[in-house]
Amino acid sequence: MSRAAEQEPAARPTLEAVAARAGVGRGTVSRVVNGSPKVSAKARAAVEQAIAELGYVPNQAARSLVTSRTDAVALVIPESVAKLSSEPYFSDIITGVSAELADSDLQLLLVLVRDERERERLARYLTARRVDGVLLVSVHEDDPLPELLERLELPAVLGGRRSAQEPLSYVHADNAGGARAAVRHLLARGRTAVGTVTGPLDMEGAAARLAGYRQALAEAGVPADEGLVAHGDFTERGGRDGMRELLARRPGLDAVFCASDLMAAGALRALREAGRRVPQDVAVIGFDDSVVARHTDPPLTSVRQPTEEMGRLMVQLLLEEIARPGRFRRQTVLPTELVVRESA
Amino acid sequence: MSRAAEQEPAARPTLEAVAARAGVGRGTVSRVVNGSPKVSAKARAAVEQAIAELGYVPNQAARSLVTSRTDAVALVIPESVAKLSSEPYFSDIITGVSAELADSDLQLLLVLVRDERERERLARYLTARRVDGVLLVSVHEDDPLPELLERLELPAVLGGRRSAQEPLSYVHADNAGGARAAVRHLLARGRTAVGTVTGPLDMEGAAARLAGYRQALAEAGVPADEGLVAHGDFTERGGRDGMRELLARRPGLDAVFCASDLMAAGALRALREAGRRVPQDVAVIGFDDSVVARHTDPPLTSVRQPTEEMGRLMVQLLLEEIARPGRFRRQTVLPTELVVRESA
DNA sequence: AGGATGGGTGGGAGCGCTCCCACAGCGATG
DNA sequence: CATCGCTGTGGGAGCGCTCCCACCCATCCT
Repeated sequence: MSRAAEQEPAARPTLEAVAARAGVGRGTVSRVVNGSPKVSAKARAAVEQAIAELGYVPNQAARSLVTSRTDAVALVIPESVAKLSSEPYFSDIITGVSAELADSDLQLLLVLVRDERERERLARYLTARRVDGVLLVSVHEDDPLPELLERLELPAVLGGRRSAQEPLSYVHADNAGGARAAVRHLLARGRTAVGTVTGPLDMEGAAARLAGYRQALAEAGVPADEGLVAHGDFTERGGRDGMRELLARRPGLDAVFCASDLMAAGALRALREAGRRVPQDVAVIGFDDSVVARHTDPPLTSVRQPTEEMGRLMVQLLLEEIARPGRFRRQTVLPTELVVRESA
Repeated sequence: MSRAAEQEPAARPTLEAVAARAGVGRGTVSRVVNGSPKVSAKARAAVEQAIAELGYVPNQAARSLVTSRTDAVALVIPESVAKLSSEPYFSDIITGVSAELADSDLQLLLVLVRDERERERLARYLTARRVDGVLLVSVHEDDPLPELLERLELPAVLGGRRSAQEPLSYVHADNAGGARAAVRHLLARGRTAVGTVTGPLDMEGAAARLAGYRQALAEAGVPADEGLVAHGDFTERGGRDGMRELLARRPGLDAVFCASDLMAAGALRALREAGRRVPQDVAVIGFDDSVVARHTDPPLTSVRQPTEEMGRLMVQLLLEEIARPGRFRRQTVLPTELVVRESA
């Protein structure tokens, strides 16, 4: 078998080849490719033509090796709690992130973290600085990843925050405000025994929604009743279990605020099983205004958070931080809004 | 400002540093890192200790430069038709792909392609061979991407195929069989005027579902009636419009098979608007058995396809193809299954 | 006229790794 | 005892790029 027989896949042209063809030096080609202004019009034209003729595409690995940039960012989604497909929130974040990234020249690495092993793999990956920055959503209070990011001084933006003192950059929704608006709406419609199914309280967002719920009741002079608070985990099953618990403890309740649409869907199921009509007997409000909200029976009144925009904004903050690694962080709150449908 | 003042972020140790510390040559360290068997136990131990002490992590860019592997694969999702968040199919594919990839050492690049511009960007990216392989879902007949992949001889696996003669590797579900089972089920329950809302027929999967529908009717000796066929696009809106069309043309229809759950949800809406009860007046069956199916009113009978497993399988095929680029392709069909709920 | 300025340019050095070749050491063989 | 493998091993070469310095040649000022 002769050497020539194994047809080589026409080795890609290098920057050097372009330089030769354009009759300039490597430096000049590099300048053109990277958009430096210090190139004469003539040289630029020659180089651009040579690039077109040769079909030159820069070798990213070689570039990376010397610049130690990777032109990639990671979007990290802990899948510990919810599956990607049942959580439209994640999909919307992805959509926003991807859209915003499309205008930059960065690639999106999607990293789903399911367990400890995968977290360690990610840790190694980040330590190797194989990305220029990290977007991290669905953070829990005791999540070790944010600390790692701080330690590595890797540009990072969180979706949601660990606490009100979060030192890293983050984007989050006005969870407390949204919850307050939801509960106010219920009270304004004459509901008097308003329960709630919370999310996992080690997530600041879930805690804030509970706080908003309490705030609205307090403002209205309704005495606090811990029997009206059940703890869920953002899943549908959690919502159903929470609702059952609530019904068992306070059979007379006439409204419930669920900290996510998925839990609200579960609550709806529990209510149906218990023979309660929605909204006549019990009004229900969810949170997220996800695609789920439009398909439940009845369609769900829900607190809308601009998830896709949060994704976009996260990218913008991250790009800023990558551009100037001076450790100044930005923290942004996006407004929420009550979308009234039939369930309340 | 002195040079020392700008604290350097403790430059990462190189392979050379590890070699020095372990008292061996670069080659030996490289062998250990890459798991070559040709290393004495003694040398291996010394190297491993040095790696641990120094916290050495290989520089991927340098490795890439010489091996011209990237250790990354791209999952390409054309978002032209459906939004990621309203299409649980995509999320499930992502989940499966990510899970299967976690065991390899490959990274997942997620590329959503929204428009022509983004497709060209992707084309450049692929031309630059910045990934070792590509997973492509939701392919249309005239999609230019598969051809590009062939031309570049880039390992690739499709989710779904362009046609029955698809030359590339692919994984797809038994769409025709699933549709047939659905329609048989309807006929067996005594339905006589069974309509369908199709997906975009330039996708083989959608066409196969229509074919399955026709086949089941033919088998049962029901004369074909093109008035019972409406064309949708897999979206909820498309389902609603298609259903309206069907009702206008054939008011007497008593069942409808929709080529996706999302369209079935839209059909449900149209039926409700038209005052038809489901399933009493009109039975409805969807396709995908996605999360949507469980939340509609009534819950949707649907053809389940093992989406997550399809994602996993796509990765397995891709890894094979990357391992031995000998152009032998594999094409796999996964079974579908009717999941009966309340809508039919 | 001569010197100073500065935009534009070429090319050496080097990023951290793998590949591969040459060669050392050692037991088995004729 | 010379010869022949083997297995391990060290290290040169080179992947394709950016960075940076030295240098060239107009242009401008004095």
